[in-house]
Amino acid sequence: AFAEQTGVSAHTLRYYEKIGLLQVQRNQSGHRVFSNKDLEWITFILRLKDTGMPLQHIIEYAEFRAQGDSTMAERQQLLQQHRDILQTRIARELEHLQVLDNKIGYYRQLTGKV
Amino acid sequence: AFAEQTGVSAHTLRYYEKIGLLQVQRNQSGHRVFSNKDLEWITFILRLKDTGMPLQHIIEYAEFRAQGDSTMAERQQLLQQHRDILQTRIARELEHLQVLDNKIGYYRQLTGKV
DNA sequence: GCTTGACTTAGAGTTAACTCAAAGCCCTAA
DNA sequence: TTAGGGCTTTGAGTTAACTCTAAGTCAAGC
Repeated sequence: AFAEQTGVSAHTLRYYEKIGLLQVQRNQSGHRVFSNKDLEWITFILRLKDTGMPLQHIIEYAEFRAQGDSTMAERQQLLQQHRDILQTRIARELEHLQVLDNKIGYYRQLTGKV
Repeated sequence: AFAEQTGVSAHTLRYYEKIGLLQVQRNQSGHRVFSNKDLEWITFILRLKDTGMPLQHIIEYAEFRAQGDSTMAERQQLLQQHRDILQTRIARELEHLQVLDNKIGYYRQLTGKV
């Protein structure tokens, strides 16, 4: 699909559609036509993925999204939960960074290399 | 194995040994005996894993480690590279956190819920 | 001496997230 | 009008990281 502006392969986009992450319009010959909305949505999917959210959870969010405005509270709650998880992970990663830097500093002393 | 103090299942420890991540001593009847060194090493493996390092890379590090002090420069370099990757990821995650908070704030306005 | 339970192995099965293959349809340009 | 390229589908294959199964060994308690 032309919409690999997103950095996602055509294969993967079809896969995402198959598992219920996207619903894409078709033209008269059955080919997918990606809208700007789709672009934005895929971008957001990639963001969620990059924070470590499993596709299963993104699908849940996608289903609420497809149901329209009546599900905003649910979506808010899902995002809130994930936001908290992300914050926790960032804290943990900062700690890991610290430990790595200590260990590297220790190696640096022994090897004398930068 | 008794060493599930680490939060890793016996199955997983055996798997880690099989793929070359650990080398564990055996007693006369062939059972694994985990030392304090092993404990520390497994803890560090888990840390690397938690920063997203694939087992393949941890195995590389483990192999250098098993070769002794002559490989410290190599290990230092591996850690340094990974440290930089981690830092980059943390930066990206902080950005994601920001975007999520914006989006949640937007939902919050519309739903009126906390 | 016998049972119980924790260990051992090799190898098969599972899950997530792709990734590819095969067969076929459709538009365009020579 | 036919060759090419890009799309379509279904379903199979791949990779990472486990996770489990089956068959067997071994030490300790009754």
